[in-house]
Amino acid sequence: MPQLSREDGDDLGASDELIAFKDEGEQEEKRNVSAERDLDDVKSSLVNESETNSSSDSEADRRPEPRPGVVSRGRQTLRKQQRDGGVLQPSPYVGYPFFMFPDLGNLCSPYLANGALTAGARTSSSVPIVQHPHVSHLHPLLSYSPEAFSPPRTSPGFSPEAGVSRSPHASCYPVSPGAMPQIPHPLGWLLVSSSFSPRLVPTPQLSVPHPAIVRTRVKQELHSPVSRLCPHRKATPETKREGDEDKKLHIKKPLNAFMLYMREERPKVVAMCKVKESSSINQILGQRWHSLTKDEQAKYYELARQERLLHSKLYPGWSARDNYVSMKVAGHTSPYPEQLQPLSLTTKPQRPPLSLNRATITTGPSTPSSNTASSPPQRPPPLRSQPFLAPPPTSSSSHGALTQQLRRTNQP
DNA sequence: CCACCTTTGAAGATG
DNA sequence: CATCTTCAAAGGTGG
Repeated sequence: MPQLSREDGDDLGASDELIAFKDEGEQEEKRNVSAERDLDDVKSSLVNESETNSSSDSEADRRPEPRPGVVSRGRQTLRKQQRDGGVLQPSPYVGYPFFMFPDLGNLCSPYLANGALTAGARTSSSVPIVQHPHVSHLHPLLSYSPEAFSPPRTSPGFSPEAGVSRSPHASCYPVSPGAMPQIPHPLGWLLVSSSFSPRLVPTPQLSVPHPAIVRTRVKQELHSPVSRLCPHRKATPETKREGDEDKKLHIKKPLNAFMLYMREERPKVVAMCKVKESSSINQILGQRWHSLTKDEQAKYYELARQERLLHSKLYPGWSARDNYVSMKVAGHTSPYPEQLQPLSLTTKPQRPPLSLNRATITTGPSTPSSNTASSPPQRPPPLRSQPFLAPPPTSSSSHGALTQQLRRTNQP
């Protein structure tokens, strides 16, 4: 049974209150109410593990209440229902018994509960050969996979059949140029970044249009040089060449727990259903997600936490805001790739404070770079901006391996 | 060709 | 602080 290895036992101790999910269906939601509460504890504790000063609310207090998006999503669903001609056709897989996939972790994951590779996976020589030490122990679900960084050549030892359910669509986190200099030998080939061509964001506007207007403009200006900084979005033919270059520069968000779960479970669901439509698959996956025990979910929360941790290490200055198209138009300048930051695994990244956007707009192209090197920001950025950088209270537990590897990598 | 759909969660933006 | 918005994946669908 996959368990989070929280030897410290302070956070996931909630597992003592484990509630067995024997079935699913209409009753499930009611049971989930209490179970969600427990899971909330797990989730919040996962956060607290890294946040030195945690607030008691966050996920735990928000979760039980209807999510903000639920209404709109409900409307969307309703729209879909109407469009499809009536009630949401209950998928034949709705409430699909989760026990049909017993022991997910053992079946699909070569990783131990603490995120370390199992013996079999370790010996499969597939991952670590070309993988950065940072990620060598991480779950294959993690996006920082060797193929994500894969150059045309492939590792001779890399075998997708190593008992690992690898998604062929592993997301790609391009290594930031700023991070490269510190990446040791194993990823030395990544240093070949001939296509890197910093592109400057236009001078920020002095007046701020209404956000809605901004968003509208954004959609109209998707082809602008600025928006091409997000090349995964649509690109016109004339921009495709540059878009291809930018593809390597786009740093995607780390996957959250549900995304990791989806990536692992989607092939199974697709295999069992004949349906391939992702929207339908995702609905099934969403229901199955809720039918997971909190322990099983905790596994993915932990993986997601490791993802974020690794992501923050690889891209210290990266912010999710960097991928906000509207924010780019609004004048936000990302530290990537224009602003090269050394990858320091021991020092906190010095990312522009969150108020940069507005500040930049009102004060003109002030100096995002001034925050990077010498002068630390007057005010420390909000804690939420770097929620997972702080080491857990007990570093030797679950991701101790990660921490150690990261530290090792940081050493000469 | 490309936006949309659909899910949950994280994080930034906004009021 | 509470709420809203965006983006992560994915692949069929429809304009």
